[in-house]
Amino acid sequence: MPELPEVEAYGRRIKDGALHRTIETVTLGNDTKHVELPGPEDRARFEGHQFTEVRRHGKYLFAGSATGPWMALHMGMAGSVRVYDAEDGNPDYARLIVAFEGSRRMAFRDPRKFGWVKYVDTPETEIEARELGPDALDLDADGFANRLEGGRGAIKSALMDQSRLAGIGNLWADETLYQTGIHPATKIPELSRDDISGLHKASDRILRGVCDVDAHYRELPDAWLIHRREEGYACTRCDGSIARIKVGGRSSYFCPKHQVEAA
DNA sequence: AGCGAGCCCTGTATGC
DNA sequence: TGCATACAGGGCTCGC
Repeated sequence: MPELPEVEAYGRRIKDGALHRTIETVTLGNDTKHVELPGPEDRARFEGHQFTEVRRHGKYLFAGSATGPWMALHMGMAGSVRVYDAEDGNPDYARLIVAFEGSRRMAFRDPRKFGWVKYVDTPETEIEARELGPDALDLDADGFANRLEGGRGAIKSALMDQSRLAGIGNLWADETLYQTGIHPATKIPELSRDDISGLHKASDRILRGVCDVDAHYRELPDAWLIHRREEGYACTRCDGSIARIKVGGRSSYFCPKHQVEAA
C-alpha cells in the first residue's frame, strides 16, 4: 500500500496519536534479522525527546522536532505504521517499537522486510542524499511538465521515477494513465502538451482523492481502476477489458481499447 | 539514458 | 490437505 497517499495516512496516525509525548525507549520488534533498523546508539538518541512534527516527502516519512533527532521511515512494499496502547499488545510483524511515556506505542510493521527505519539529522539531508524529486503534490502544471521534460522512455516509468517526482508508485501510475486514457508504454516525446496537462490533473486528483479517504480503497469511486486490477475485468470507461503487460519490469494493468499507444 | 534482469524476503492466492 | 508456483503496491545494482 505504501505510495504517497498510504504514507500520508500513516503520517496522520502519528500526528493524531503520537505527537508531543516523551519517548521512553525505541526497541526492536520480532524477527528483525534482515530489516534495516537503527542500532542501539541511534535508538538511544530518541530517548527523552518528542515528535512534534511529521513530514512526508514522496513515499518517505519523517518524525521529529526542530531541536531533536528525526526518524526516517520507508515502507518498502508492505510496511506500515501503527499507533496503539501497550495493553493492546504489539501488532504482527512489528520490527521497531517506540514507547512513549504512559502506554502509547508506535510500531513500524513490515511483513516483507523491504522497508527500513533510520536515524537522520534532518529530513532534508535524507531527501537530498536519495536524490528525490519534488513531492508529486507540490507540483503545479508547469512544474510537473518540467519534471518529465527530456525523458525519452515510457511515461509510466517516468511517473514512477522518484528522482523526477516523488510519491507515485505502480498503483497510482496505472490509475493516472487509465483515467487519462494513455497507454503506459507511450514514450514521453509522443505525448502532447494536453496529454501532459491531463496527466498532471489526473495524478493530482487521484493522489488527493486517496489521501482524502485515508487510503481506504473501498471508499474510492467505483469507476476507478483500483477496483479491477485483474485481467479480463470490464473497463468502466469503454467496452474494453483490462489487460496486463510489463512496463519497466512492473505489472501494468490498463484497458487496451481506450488507452491506445501512439503509432 | 533507459531498459530488462536479477535480487532483497515473505505472505497470499491459485492450481494440481 | 499438501505442495509448487506465481505474484505482490519498492528500489537497488548490473550489464547491454
